[in-house]
Formats: sequence, C-alpha cells, structure tokens
Amino acid sequence: MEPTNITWRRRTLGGLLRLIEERMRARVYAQMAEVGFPDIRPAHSSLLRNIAEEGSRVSDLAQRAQMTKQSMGYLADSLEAAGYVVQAPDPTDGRAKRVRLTDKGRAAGEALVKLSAEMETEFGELIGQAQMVRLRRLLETLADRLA
Amino acid sequence: MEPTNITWRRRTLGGLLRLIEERMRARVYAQMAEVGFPDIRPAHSSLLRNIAEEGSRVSDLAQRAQMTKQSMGYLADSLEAAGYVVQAPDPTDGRAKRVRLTDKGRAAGEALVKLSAEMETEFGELIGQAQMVRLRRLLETLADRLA
DNA sequence: CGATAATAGACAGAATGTCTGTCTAATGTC
DNA sequence: GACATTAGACAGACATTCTGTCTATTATCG
Repeated sequence: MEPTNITWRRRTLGGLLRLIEERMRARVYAQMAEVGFPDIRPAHSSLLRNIAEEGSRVSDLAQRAQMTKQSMGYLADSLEAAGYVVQAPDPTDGRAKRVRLTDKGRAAGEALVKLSAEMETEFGELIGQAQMVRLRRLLETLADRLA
Repeated sequence: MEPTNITWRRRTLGGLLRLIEERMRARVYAQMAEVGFPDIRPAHSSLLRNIAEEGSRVSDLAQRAQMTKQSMGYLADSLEAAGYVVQAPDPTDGRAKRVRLTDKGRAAGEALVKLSAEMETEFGELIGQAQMVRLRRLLETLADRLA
C-alpha cells in the first residue's frame, strides 16, 4: 500500500541532493576522525578549502565561502584552538589578521580532499564509475550555471 | 593565475551537491514565504514530508526522518505554535500523541512539493530538461543504493 | 592635507536545529 | 504480575549561523 503522506509523489531534487550529501559527509568526517583529525567538523571545510597557501584574511575567506566575517572568524578561532591554523596581524594592513595553516592544518586539508575523492569512488561503485562521471559532469555544469 | 589554495584541484562531489542543494533550498523557502508560509523553515520539511494524512506519532516521524524523538518533538511544537499542525493524545496508545496537519499545514506541504517541482524545472532550464531527467535518475539510483 | 567614507575585525547577543541524559507514564511480554 | 520497552517531556548542551554595534585603520576625494 502506498503511504498516505506526501512523499510518495516524487522525491524532490533537493531531498535527493541532501540525502546523498549527508551520507557522504558523515562518512568523510568519520574517516577524518579515524585518520587523526577528530576535531575537524564539516563547517571547517569552508575555511580549509578556501585558505591560500600564503595565508588569507578572514574577510576574504568569508567572501569566498559566502558567509559573514563573524562566522568565518569563529571558524578560524576554533581551528586555531585546535592547532590547525595560526592567526597573526597582517603586516600590510593594520586592521587585518592573516590566517595561515599549520603543518597539521595543511595535512587536514589534504586528507579532506583525499577522503572526499575516495568517497566519490566508493559511491561510484554503487552506480558504476561511468555513471558517476556523468553525474559529476551534470552537477558541475549545473553548478557553473548557477554561479 | 591559479589560486594557491586547495580548491583548484577539483571540486568535491559533496561540495557540488551542497552548492546546488543550498541554492534550491534558498529559492524554495523564499517562495514559500512569498506564497504565504513565511514561518515554514527548511527543518520543517522533515515533518511535512513524512506526516500521514490521518496523523502520525512523533516517534514514527522521527524514525522516518532519521532523527531523535526530541528533535521531531521540537519541530512539531514549533509547527503547532504557527498553526500548521495540531497535537492530540493518541486514543489507541496512552503514551503517544498524534500530530495532524491543519488545513493550513496541508496547504503548506502541498506548496512545498509544488515549489520544489517548479524549481527543478527552473534549474532544468540551465542544463536542458533532458539532462535534468538524466541527473535526477542518477541521483535516484544512487540514493536507492545508499538506503 | 584633511574630512569623510569604507573596511577589518571584535564583542555581545540571539535564533535555529540538533544532540544526550534523565524521567514518568503507559504498554507489551513471558 | 514482574520486567523490559516505548512514547514523549524536560533540562541542558553545543554547533553554526546571523544582526547589530563598536573601534581602529585605511582609502578616497575635494
């Protein structure tokens, strides 16, 4: 018997995206913990994925991650407390601070990228790698046209 | 010049999923507000999309949405406060409460489904509807094999 | 140059959505 | 009928965002 609620109609696209993203995220961050980065949380990726090798200002990071300076500042502080970044005054701008990765932070960023790629392969097994390539291309195209 | 951070490599699959989902969600809920449901928030969809026509118990809703009873109870209370659902003791189980949609709640649930579908079409214009059909199929298949 | 505007970030406070843990009342099982 | 299970309430916590306000600094323009 069909369920009597709304869901039978059709899953929403957003629901599908969310479900898959949520599963991937859970696995990636569980593995991050296993490989020695237990205090890296999903929100931190906004910083880790946007920070420049030579360091970045909080404002720039915030803009790239499309969030407020305050929120990014909070993430920077929390990563600093856990030893993933250091913050120091920007020599070229007295108002600004520069956030830079420590060795540990760099390692965490690299692990995050690596585990994400592995997870993509693992999920790819479920539908076949060729289909996964197609899926990725469609998502990339759509994301590009949204940006 | 390439950015000197980590992002150049390749967007993660999770990042793509999240980006697209986030855009969709923002538009859908902005429109929900416009069509008269300004107090429906994304979290409420866990309840609205799982509730049965004859009413559901909080525990069942929680299980279907894969969250704790407490969290679902909070959502039910907040929807009740805004007039989207009513809660009454379950006649068949003295411990339980039954959550039921009001007319307003039913209308909100239907609007949510409708707007989501419209948004899918709108996003489909960006890559072509045929491609969107392919994208949806790939996501559905992957989601099924994950579940 | 100096006045004004804009920017970087800090600090305080709030809202949202989720979780654990503990408790009571009711139900189900053997 | 004793014991375990379940439904939900209540209290408290935490993460992740947001606004709003403030100071210090820098940039602009007349």
